[in-house]
Amino acid sequence: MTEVARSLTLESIGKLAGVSRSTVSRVLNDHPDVRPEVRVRVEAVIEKTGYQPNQAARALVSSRTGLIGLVMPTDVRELFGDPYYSALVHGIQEGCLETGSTFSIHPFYGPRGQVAVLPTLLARGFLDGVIATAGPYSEDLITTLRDRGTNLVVVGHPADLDGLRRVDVASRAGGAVAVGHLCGLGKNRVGFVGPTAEFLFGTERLDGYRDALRTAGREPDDRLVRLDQPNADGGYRATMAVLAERPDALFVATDPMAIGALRALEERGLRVPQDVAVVGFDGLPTGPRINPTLTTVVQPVTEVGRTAVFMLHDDYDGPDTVILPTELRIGGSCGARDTTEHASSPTSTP
Amino acid sequence: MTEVARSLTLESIGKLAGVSRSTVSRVLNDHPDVRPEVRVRVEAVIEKTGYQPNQAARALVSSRTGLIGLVMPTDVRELFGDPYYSALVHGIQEGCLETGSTFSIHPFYGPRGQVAVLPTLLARGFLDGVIATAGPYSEDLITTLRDRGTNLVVVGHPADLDGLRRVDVASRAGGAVAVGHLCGLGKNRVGFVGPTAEFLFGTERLDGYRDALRTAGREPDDRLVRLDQPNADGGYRATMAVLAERPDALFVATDPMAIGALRALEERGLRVPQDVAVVGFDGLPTGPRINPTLTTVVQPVTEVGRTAVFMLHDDYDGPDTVILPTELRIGGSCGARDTTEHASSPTSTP
DNA sequence: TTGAAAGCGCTAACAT
DNA sequence: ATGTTAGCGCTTTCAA
Repeated sequence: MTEVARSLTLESIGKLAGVSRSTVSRVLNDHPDVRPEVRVRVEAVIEKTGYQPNQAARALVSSRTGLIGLVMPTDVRELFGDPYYSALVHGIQEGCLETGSTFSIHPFYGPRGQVAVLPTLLARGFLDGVIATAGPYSEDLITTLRDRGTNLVVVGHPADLDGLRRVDVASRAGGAVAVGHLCGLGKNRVGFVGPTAEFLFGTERLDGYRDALRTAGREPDDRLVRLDQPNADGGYRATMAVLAERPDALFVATDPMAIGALRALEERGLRVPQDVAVVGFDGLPTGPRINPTLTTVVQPVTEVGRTAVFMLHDDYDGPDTVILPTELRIGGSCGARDTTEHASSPTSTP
Repeated sequence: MTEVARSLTLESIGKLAGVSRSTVSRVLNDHPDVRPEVRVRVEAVIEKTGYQPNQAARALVSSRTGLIGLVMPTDVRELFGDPYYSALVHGIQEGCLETGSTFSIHPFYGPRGQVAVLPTLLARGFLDGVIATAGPYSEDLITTLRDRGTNLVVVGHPADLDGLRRVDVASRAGGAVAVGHLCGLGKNRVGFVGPTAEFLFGTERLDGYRDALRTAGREPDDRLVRLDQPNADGGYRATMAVLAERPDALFVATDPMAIGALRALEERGLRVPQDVAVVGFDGLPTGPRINPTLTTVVQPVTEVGRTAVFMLHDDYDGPDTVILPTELRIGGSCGARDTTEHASSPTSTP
């Protein structure tokens, strides 16, 4: 059908259709002021020739490329293995689909990585905007971009850097709901297991933990708080440590850590939820199914991604800071359910 | 230091430096014909103002954007979970770093997804080239792109679609090496466990299996061949089925399937490698460490990604088809080692 | 060594 | 409703 559109331009299409380049441009951009029969004729030529407008020329005159840059403070391999980024990028892709944009990925690793990505992100007429995710060394990058006037949305950065649009989830409120839930189940000694302070998202969850205790009329006790790496091993270690304080429940600030916590409890012969109830935080895939299923605070990561794309758009006129709500998902690990889950081995289906 | 480069142009920089826009352009593009003192002066102004050339304008006149599109026949979530894509994109990122390009990702899902990505990929003046990975429904897309004159490199597509540049790994040769290795260890009944025929990469590995048997002077016997889904469950099922034929070794065409195979053998009380030796194929991360470690054919996926980027470049003048070699990595599952691996529990480090 | 001028392909204001 | 014209910011002859 269509031939190769080697070097077709508006002008040549116009010539073929017997109109000027402006008319072709109008057809392309759905301007109302085109006679229907002319429109049909022009569209026929476009179809037949397989003409595609030149995006560089469009971008030059309209200052818009339809490209959104994603800056991620991680190595690609890490990026692709991480369920958080997976969900986030999935949401960004959905947002792009809805707004007709595309996205480029700019992973950078460590302080030196910034130097490599910065020129591209700063270049005029290349990106319509940048979505920056918080992480190691990303704060410098973020402020640099902001100071250079980049159209920017920051994701997952708890602090209010001023003059910056950002999306995040209500971590503190989510933490409070989790712990409030445990208190409501009659737990008296709720421990906190979470990431060390350099992982910014952990601090808010800890604040929520304290909020809920105070709301329940109990004074937070830091002996029941243990911080470690935000992975299963860290959760295991922190849990082992906090068990000395004899908690009857744990709020574990990330699901991977919660996996480690469950392992620790099992090794110590403590039953979940009867001896120690557990609530996690994330709601993202954590690999193999576990038993009991984890009660956790689900954060709408995909929605965060979508929202970030919308906030980048010119015609966005919502608030500069968007905080999306979390939701408590009840599993078997908190004891709110009557029945205990039956283990089903999902892998052995011969 | 630098101020916001709101609407600086070559012209305005030239004015500030007391030269014409052409001279500024020459400085920017490292043209030799600029007096050193002038160059210094211009560079000072650029530095001070934080001027960034407009990429859209550059792209318009040079027909080059520095953007490479990655078309992947998968949903984002799947894409991000898959170690193959992780390694591939990692390589592409390295290639981009070396050539000064950036990449955009265009995931498409199912036959309808093509419609969504095609206009972007076909648009003139947007992408310098496209890297297309083989997968479900990608063949149509690939031929369409080729027919429309897109600068294209195909990855992981075994068939020779003509007029197409492609990179792939030597799967057939790799399969032959794996099976040759097993034969060399004195195995007489080597079975094949692999993906069903719609997974194109499996067929070549099966061909390699047959090649090696013939080289060893044995006639391939299809009763020793079992195909299933290319994941652990599929490997488990296919292995259970093939055990009826009493193999003394298995070549399992993907590592995830090999994980399933090991599980099946364990359940049947067969020792690896003493009763049944196992060789896999992939060499990519497969999650939790297994015991014995898997002997496998390692494919250089990252290198495939890098190569694809280079092949897209204008000044590439190598062959249209690049086949990268695989390498047999000896682990404990084939019996070539004297010592058996000791199990070390990498997760319990309290 | 430098500047002036043309033009990449498009959009949009203006004229008709 | 349609054509003409003027740029968008850059690279690249061509003159000087």
